[in-house]
Amino acid sequence: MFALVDCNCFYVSCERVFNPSLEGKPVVVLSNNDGCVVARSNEAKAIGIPMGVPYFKCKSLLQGAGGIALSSNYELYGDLSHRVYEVLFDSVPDVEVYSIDECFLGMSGFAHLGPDGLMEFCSSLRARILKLTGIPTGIGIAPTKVLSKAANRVAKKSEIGVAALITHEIRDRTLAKLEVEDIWGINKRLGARLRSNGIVTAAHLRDANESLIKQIMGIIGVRIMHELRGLSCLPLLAIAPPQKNMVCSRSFGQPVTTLEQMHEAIAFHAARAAAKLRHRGLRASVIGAFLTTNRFKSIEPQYSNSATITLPTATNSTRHFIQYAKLCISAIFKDGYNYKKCGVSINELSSVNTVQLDLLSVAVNHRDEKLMSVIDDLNRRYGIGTVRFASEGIGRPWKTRSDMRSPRYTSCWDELMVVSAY
DNA sequence: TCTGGGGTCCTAGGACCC
DNA sequence: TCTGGGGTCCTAGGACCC
Repeated sequence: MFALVDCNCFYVSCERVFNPSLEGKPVVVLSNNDGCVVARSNEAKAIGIPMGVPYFKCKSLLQGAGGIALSSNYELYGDLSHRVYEVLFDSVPDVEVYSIDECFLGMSGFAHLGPDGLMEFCSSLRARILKLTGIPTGIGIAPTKVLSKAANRVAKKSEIGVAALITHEIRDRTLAKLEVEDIWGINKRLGARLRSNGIVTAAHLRDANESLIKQIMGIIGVRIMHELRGLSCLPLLAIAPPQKNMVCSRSFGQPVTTLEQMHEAIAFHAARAAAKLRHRGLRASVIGAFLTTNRFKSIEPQYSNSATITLPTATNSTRHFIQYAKLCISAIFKDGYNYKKCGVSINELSSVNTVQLDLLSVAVNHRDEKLMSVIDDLNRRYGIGTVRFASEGIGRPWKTRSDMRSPRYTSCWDELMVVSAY
């Protein structure tokens, strides 16, 4: 038995925790560079703002309704997310962190409670999360992950915020009403293909012919089908599998045209990637860089490319990352284009505890390791970017836009909330 | 004017081996 | 004229998720 805990319009809820004046209003949170809508309050959904829409396309609609747009504040969201996780870790033994705003809970140990008891348990869990973090959630309970996702949709629409798809009657009734695109793992494109084969609802998919589904969707579709039947195929991953790849990239606030600025930007991403790897206790032995023009400006000449280098030894040193990322980007940079974005990709990740040296490789540079840990300490204590490499640039005209960001209330000393008492 | 970032898994096809 | 069979590994691209 699984329970899926999903935070309601998470980024908006985080903003509301510290700014209650946002309650009851249409609020959206924008992606990096203030580009697209990535979270919407219910009020924003109600006035017809779609998920993922470019902000400039819905700005007047939102403002006309007295709504508010905010730049994303990932430091704040990340911190509140961890607070929600903590409540869950504290409440149930098996938790899989699925995303910044979702966790699967293993409920097998609670099966003796029965459907009503499970509902009651999850109701109080929900109340506890709200009380301790300020974040509202919905919880769906079911015998498989795919069904618990469906249960969560029901929960979000219900008054009590909890729903269970345990008994066959309720499951049948719910799946008959659930559109095929609303199943976890099936988006519009796949949905259209299923529809053209007469599969319109979740119940249709559950009862479909297995070889037909295999043909349309491959093995993934077959798994979803079994999960809809109540046969669990996707286990709870309480221990996160090791990360395999990492990407650090950003769109530019304004187009980049020179190699010099491209070098700065790529050094910035390389430094971020190295710091993230160190924080996660990882090293990488393949590093790559990519760049691309703005694909939405079809009148401009388009170009995108990438290059990778295999390193002699796995590393997480910022110095090495910057050096190799610049080599990669130099190899693919071409004059005469307006670049929109660049980034660094890191592959072949391994734990710092299991690095193997081959006969020809240079021994691990301990001085470099010490330098990195000093830099990390300073940046942790005084804020990200306090100490950085000169090659990351000073003026940074290419920097991502973030004009409407709220303060980092919980993670930055200078931005703590000020409370006055009289 | 203005269109995100970070992941995973699966599959088909090519390279290569015996 | 006639041109095997079976296996692994790697990679790029597609597809999906939040």
